[in-house]
Amino acid sequence: MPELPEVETVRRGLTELVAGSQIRSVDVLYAKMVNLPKVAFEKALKNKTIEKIDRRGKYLLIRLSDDLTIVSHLRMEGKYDVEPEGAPIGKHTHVIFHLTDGRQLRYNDTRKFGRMNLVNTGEELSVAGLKTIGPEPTEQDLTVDYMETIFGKSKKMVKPFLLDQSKIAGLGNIYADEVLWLSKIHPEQPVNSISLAGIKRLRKNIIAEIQKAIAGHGTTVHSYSTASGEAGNFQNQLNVYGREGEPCLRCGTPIVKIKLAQRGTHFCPKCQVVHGVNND
DNA sequence: CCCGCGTCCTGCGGGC
DNA sequence: TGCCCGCAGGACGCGG
Repeated sequence: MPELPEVETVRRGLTELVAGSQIRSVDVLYAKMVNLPKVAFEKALKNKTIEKIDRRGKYLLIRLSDDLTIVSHLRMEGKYDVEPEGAPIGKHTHVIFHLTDGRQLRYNDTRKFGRMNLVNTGEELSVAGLKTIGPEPTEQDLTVDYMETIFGKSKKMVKPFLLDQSKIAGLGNIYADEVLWLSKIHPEQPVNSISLAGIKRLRKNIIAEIQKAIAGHGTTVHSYSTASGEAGNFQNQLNVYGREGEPCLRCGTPIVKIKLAQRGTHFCPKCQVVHGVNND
C-alpha cells in the first residue's frame, strides 16, 4: 500500500523505536519473504545492531552492524510493528526480530507481497528494483532538464509513466492521480506531447505534494498505521483519488474512474483534457 | 529495446 | 444468507 510518503513515515517511526537496538535472533515464518534461505538469513542477523534506517524511493534500507543492509519493500500491505515479547503472534506476521531489550520488531503483511533482501552495505544495487530506480521527487534531484529529456523520449501515457519507478522514484497510484489532477493533465496524455509548461507544472506539483503528504504522515486507507501506531491523515487532503462520481473540487464536474494499465485511475473529465502536441 | 499481461497473496464488499 | 467475482496505494518476469 505505501507510497513514498508512507514509507518515509515508517522510516521515521522505526528510527525512533529501534535505531540503536540490538537483534538477539530472527525468526522467518514465511520463507519466500526473504532473499536468502531462511536459516542463512536468520543466522546472518544474529547479534547485529540496527544502526539506522535509510530510504530510497519506496525501499527501506535498514543499516546493521558489520556492513549489512536489509533492503525492505512493503509492497501493498507490509508494515512493521513493535510488540513486547510474548504478545500474541498475528496470522500475518512473517518475520520476527527479537531485540535484546525484550521487545520484538515484527513484519506483518496480509498479502505476503513484501520482500526483504539482505545484502552487504554498498551492494544494494544487486536488488532488482534499486538497480534502475529513478531520481527522488525533490527539488534538487528531479530537475527540469531530466524531466524534459525523459518525457521527450516516450509516447507512453502519463499515468503509467508516473508509476514507473525507473523514471521517478516513489509515486504510486494515489499520488499519481493527485498530481495529474493538480496539474490539469489527462492521465492518458502521451508524455512526449506534454508542453514544457505542463512538465514544469507537473514537476512542481509532484515535489510539493510528496512533501505535503510526508508532513501529514502519509495517507491512511484501510487500517494502515505506522510502526509507532500513528495513522496518517493525508487522506483528508486527497482531491480525486477515491472520489468517483463526486464533484471536482475545481469545477464541480463528477470525477470519473477508468482503468489504465490495470490500475484504477481517477480524473476530472473537464479540467483534465487530452491536448494535442505541445498545446497547453 | 519496449510494452502489456500474468503473477505473487489475502480479505473485503457488491451483486446475484 | 451464502457464494462468486472483482478489486485493492506494487513491481517483477515473461513473451511478443
